[in-house]
Amino acid sequence: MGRIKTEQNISRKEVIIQKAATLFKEKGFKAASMRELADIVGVEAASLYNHIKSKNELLNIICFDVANRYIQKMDEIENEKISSLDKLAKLLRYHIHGMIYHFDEVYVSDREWKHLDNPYLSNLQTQRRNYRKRIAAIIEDGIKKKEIKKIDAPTAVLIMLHAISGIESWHRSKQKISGKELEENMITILIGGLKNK
Amino acid sequence: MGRIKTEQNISRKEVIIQKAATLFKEKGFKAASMRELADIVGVEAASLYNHIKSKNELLNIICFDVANRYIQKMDEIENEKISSLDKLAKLLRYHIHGMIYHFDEVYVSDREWKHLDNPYLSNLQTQRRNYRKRIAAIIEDGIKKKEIKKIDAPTAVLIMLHAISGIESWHRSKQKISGKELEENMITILIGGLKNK
DNA sequence: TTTTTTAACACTAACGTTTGTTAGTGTATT
DNA sequence: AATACACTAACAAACGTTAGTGTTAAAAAA
Repeated sequence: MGRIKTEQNISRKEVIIQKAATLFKEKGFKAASMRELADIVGVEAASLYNHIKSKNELLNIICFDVANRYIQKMDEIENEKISSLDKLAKLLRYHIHGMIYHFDEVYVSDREWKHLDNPYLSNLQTQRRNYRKRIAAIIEDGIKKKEIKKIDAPTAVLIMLHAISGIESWHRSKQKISGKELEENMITILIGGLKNK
Repeated sequence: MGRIKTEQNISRKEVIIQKAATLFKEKGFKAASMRELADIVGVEAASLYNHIKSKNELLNIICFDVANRYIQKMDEIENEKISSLDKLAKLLRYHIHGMIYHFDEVYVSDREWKHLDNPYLSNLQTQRRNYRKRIAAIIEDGIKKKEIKKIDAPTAVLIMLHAISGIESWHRSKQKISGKELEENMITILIGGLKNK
């Protein structure tokens, strides 16, 4: 077989990672084999190890790439001078975009992080916990300012984040509404469910 | 080792199934091994096969037990003479109860069905698709009667079901609010997000 | 430009584990 | 006496990964 084909500015390693994300999404991390991944990449299994250290490294990279993107966005949004409800809506839209346009990595990061090995596992768990707390803080701020209903903030976070991960079934569905419509419907229901009066 | 301990009205097979559900939930179906399950049950791996046909049979049973319970409840609710929004709320509460009190099986059924083998795989997929359609029908009825906002019904279904599966993180969280509180908060946000005006 | 050197990368073969599962045998319970 | 059930031993297949060798593209030297 020939070499792994690369386009400009995208390394062979990145090709592997991206195909791994797709495979892990479809089969699950444990059920996906390196030989299968190699097939998809167009190379023998052993050759993958010229580019990566292990199967688990692939999962590490996928998970932390995603996590870091969300943390960065959170940093941005927290400092904006807009209402809590607007911050929430902005965050929500960012998550929805992620689920629509970077589906494979986001899905894997969400569902397969259990199979990370330490110290990556506990690192990611901590990151995720902190991230959820920052969202909860925005919500609590909104409740204090009476923009948002009096509800349990952690519960609201849990609903938000998991509702978004439901876009998974949108991807699988036959008659899809457009991404834009999906986004607006989700905002309507979720922000509508939080808004005071 | 001795025999598998059973209590009244619960067969050895059912003991295995229930411990399998817990194990599959914690490790994922593929990552969980029969030797591990045997350890938990308190028996050698080979002995499990006096009670079950295969590892996959365990998954089949878990998934279809759950699916059938929900379908049965749907049959009940559809025929009640109450508003669409009330039907939805009732269904929601049933799902929330399931996630709180039968967590292991429900979680496994939700996340590990990918690893079913045919014909069970396609059977379950069809069942799930139909189930979602029946929920969507209730929502569309509610929209027609102006009880519910004008939104895309399948999207609302997707949000509802996935929001509920978020109870998973409630289980994992340190400072849990009570199950009752969780239920009421979820109803507030989700039904609130759907209600017209 | 042409040639030589080097580094990147793909190959085959095999390793040690772990996997689900079966066969066959013995031992308790009915 | 018969049935239910647990045991030991072993199987074939699949797994992630390594070692060692060849090959091709890129960098350096001519």
